[in-house]
Amino acid sequence: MSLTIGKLAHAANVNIETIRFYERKQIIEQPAKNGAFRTYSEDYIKKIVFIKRAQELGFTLKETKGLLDLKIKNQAKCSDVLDKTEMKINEIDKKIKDLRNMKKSLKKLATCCVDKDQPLSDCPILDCFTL
Amino acid sequence: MSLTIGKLAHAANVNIETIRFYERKQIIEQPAKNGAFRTYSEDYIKKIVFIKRAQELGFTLKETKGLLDLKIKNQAKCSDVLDKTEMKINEIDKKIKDLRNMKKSLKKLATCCVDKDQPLSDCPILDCFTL
DNA sequence: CTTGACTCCGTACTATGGTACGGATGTTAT
DNA sequence: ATAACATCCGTACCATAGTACGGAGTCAAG
Repeated sequence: MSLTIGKLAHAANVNIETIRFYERKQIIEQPAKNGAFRTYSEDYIKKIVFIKRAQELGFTLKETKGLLDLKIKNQAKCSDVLDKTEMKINEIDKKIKDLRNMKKSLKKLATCCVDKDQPLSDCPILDCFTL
Repeated sequence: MSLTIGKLAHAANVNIETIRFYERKQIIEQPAKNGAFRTYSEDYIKKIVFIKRAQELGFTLKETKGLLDLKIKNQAKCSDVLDKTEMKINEIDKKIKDLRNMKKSLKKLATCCVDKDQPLSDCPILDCFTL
């Protein structure tokens, strides 16, 4: 079963133009055409959803393309995959660590507020990240 | 002790134009001028560093401005700070959760690679996020 | 008192990640 | 067969977050 660009956009919850944009940028491959119209397999839904999800998590389109290419390039060696995934895992760990620090800082900021109705005089928010 | 824009940029490790940009966008206040030139107190170093740090952690300039304003608006109530920080903490928690899922998926992907020299046939990277 | 470094300002340009437009076709239901 | 809708393509536009440019003005040291 195949999809038009409109159905795909709807299924993946993105704008039609976004799909065209991804094709222009070669993030996804040009699909076959049925006459003048693009026809997508259902796999494309997964791809688009994957892209949006990866973006939410702080990956750029370029990086996301790199992740997708792991699958696409079947000639890739397993070691290539291991290298790329390990790099990404390290990036993710760093992001998690940074976010945890920020959370700690924000919590510390919140502790300045002993009395909810007290006017805020000098909660040291600017010092949060200078620890 | 006060700084010119050049010294500030150097101290905060950003481009001079970035500082001018932040002023245009009202992320930081226009400093007093000594004659024709901007003169910054050392506090501005902290502010710029804060902005860059917040950005690294996924806050937009607009959001960062919001955080800075908590400090600036001394008329704010503590409950305002608590609300804003709590919202941010929730966002951070969600991001951390998502990143952990992504990490798990990448690890799972890596386990496809049993033999490093084996050609990769169908490591199911696209399924990573459809769990 | 001039030279060189720094700063001023407005404007233009860059990259990323899209969104919108609009005239021309193509497809489908009545 | 004709209206209504979908898709085609190129191009223009948007926001975010800066960076670059260039002529004019300023300041400080020799």
